[in-house]
Amino acid sequence: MTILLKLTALSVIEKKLKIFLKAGNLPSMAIRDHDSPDKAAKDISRKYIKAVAKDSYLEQLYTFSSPGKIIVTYYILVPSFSINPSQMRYWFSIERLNKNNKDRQIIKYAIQRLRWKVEYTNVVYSLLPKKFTLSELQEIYEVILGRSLDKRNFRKKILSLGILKDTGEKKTKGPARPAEIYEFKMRKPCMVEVF
Amino acid sequence: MTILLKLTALSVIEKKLKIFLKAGNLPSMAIRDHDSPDKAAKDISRKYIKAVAKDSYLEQLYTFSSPGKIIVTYYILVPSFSINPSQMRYWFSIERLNKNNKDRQIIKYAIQRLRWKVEYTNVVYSLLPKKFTLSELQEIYEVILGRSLDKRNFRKKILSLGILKDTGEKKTKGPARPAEIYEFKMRKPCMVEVF
DNA sequence: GCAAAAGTGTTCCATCTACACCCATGA
DNA sequence: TCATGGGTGTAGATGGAACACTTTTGC
Repeated sequence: MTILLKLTALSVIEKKLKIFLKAGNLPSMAIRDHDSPDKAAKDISRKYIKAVAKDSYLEQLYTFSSPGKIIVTYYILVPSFSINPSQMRYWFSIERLNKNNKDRQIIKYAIQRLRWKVEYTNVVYSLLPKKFTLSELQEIYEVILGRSLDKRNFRKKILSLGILKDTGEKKTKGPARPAEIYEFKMRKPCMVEVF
Repeated sequence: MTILLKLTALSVIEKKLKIFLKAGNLPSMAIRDHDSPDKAAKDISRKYIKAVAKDSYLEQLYTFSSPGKIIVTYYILVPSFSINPSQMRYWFSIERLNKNNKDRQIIKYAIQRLRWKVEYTNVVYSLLPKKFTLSELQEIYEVILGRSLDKRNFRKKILSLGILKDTGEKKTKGPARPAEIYEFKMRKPCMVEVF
């Protein structure tokens, strides 16, 4: 029986949720006798994605099977700033996903899991640089959840959770009022009810 | 690489959450080349638990690994009425679980998953007979969640979800007012926000 | 001074919580 | 008639949703 590992890498790039595909396929590799799925998942991230920030969030998804084969799937969240420009062509918006892509089921499952996760944990930290503005954070949520959020309610909610720290710095981009810069108090997964 | 399947069978018996263990271990079997984990999980349920009601709820939990071995885990929810009395001695209250049980991690994970599941799906149907009273249903929730619930709030909530059907029948047990008998409209898993 | 994004409060509504008594029956 | 479990309603608190204007900057 062969054991295959498939990895769904997810990122939010230019206001789109994107996945990493090569020739339409998720990166995959056989798990060898002396390896664990966790280790294989890390290896494959390093080898294919080439953008594994220290605190990328990696999680097992589900174990599928097809005749004579077991497919253990993982997903990883990659912050867009860490993606090497030369790799950018492998990232595809999920809206353009081919209807009969073989890995479609896995990808859909990964996206669903991500939606769950951002609603009750702080894992979005792994899609952002260390420092960011509230608008940038809100954008990530909007892209993942696929709907727009009210700015005031969002800020009230996210600040009341006490998971962010105001750095005191400001980011000024273009002709507009500079934004406060925040960072996560913890860049480790923990449970928080966001929505 | 050997692929092992382990099954955590859960049931609510006499107001306790119990698991099925033989000699302190979860039932397990090797998955053979031509089998899928799903099929192996069903086989093992049939073989060991001997109480697989038609609509037992079976779900994959997680895939663990130890050197040279992959362990795919499932859990199944078994209604206590369907358990053969001769098998009852294999069911152990989770409170009595040995601190250094090898399968402890898997079991804890299964229980955690069950708690999540009952809060946002209707899967409790698989722990009850087809027909039941609201008090019986409430008891199941209390045991799983590990806290007592207010009777009035519980009834209001559960009835407002519209997932139950009043059969019009009554169950009279002992010297007390007979209780209305309900059944689930659907005995298929579906999402409902219970708590 | 104007275009652009940041920041800020209040009202309304729905839902959760806490809580105590009467009802129907069997013995 | 009494013991047992079944059934019911309300008031207060809490949290989410809707909603518009002022502020700070670059040009």
